Amino acid sequence: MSQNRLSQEDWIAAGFRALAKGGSAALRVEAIARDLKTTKGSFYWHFKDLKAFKSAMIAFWKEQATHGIIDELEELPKGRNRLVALIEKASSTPDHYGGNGVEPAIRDWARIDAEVAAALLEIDVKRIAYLQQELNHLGEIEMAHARLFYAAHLGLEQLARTTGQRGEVERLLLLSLMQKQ
Amino acid sequence: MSQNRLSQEDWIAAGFRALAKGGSAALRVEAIARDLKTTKGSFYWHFKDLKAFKSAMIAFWKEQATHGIIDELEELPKGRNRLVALIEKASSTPDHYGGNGVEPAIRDWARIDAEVAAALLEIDVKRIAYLQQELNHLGEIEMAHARLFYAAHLGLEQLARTTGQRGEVERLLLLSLMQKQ
DNA sequence: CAGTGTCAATACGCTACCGTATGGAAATCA
DNA sequence: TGATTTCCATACGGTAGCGTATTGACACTG
Repeated sequence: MSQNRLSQEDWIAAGFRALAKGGSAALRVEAIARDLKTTKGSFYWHFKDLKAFKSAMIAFWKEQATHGIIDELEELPKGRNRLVALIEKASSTPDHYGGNGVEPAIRDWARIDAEVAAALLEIDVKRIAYLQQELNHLGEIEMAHARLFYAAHLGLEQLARTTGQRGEVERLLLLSLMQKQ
Repeated sequence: MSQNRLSQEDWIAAGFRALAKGGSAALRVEAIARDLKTTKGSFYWHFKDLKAFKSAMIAFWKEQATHGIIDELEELPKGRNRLVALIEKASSTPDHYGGNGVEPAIRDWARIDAEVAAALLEIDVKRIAYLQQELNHLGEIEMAHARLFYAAHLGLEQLARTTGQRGEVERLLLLSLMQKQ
């Protein structure tokens, strides 16, 4: 990432850092170039234009957000622990790819950009399906449980940003509520 | 709103429409002026500069988001129905003030702008306190229940934007889970 | 060492925006 | 009606960004 010659992935990582910090409006060629201590001459060598760069970012994230998270969980035994582990994983992104601020920023971005919206939908559906399958194993069969669980996770992430509460208590509370029944 | 002479509120309403559609980056003087079919001459008559305009928007929203919603509910009898009504109200904003896209857009905006973040924190805390009081009346006393309920609401709003599901089933499911216990 | 391919710096024209300054229209008041 | 206040249009200088074109640095190859 900090050699003399840059790769596409160096630019993409810098893109996510910018996105996490300043939202989709911060995805500007020259601003990111300054962050990388280079010029846009490099950018336009690696990418056709800003649009292509954004598409590359989305593709990268889609890969990261599915294979990156779910695959790791498959190694754990099915059951409650796997759900707890999912909670951890789903809200952590490597810092040099923008850290935990990336996902919310992508959700914001999706409101504005149709391509991002499509990618996000794909990911959400995948994750909910996965959750549903896990909860099913716990004895729940309603699809609504999976969506509720996922929604609560998303909402707690948001609240964490304003109120500063991480929301662990609430996540476990929900899990227990869903099992009691 | 569409007379010949514009008021501060006309500009603010147009600001929210722009915010809902294009995020905080869409809060540009000349762009909004075009939407209002006028010029920035008018804008700089009503507001000192863009910063003052944004502050006015935030102040307006803070008023709207507390007195506007909670006060109306006070007219209903305490209990479950009031919570269900809250669910309805909390996610609806007049269209000509940007519609239901406004709140998510403000949450996005808060990630970037400290003044917005402070306002949002204030609102979130107020709402959660209100919820806690209502749930308490239903027999629940844990603060975590209120936060969980609110977080689920926020998350379902987000999911509604990607998957298109309104999330009514999930909201009622959560409510019933919290009562069963 | 000459030649080629890879990557980056610089300069350019273009567009969009901010905030100011100034003149003018339209309403209001004397 | 004449004067004043309220509100908007227009022109301007300054800044920042996009994408292109051109040149230059550096490595690798033969």
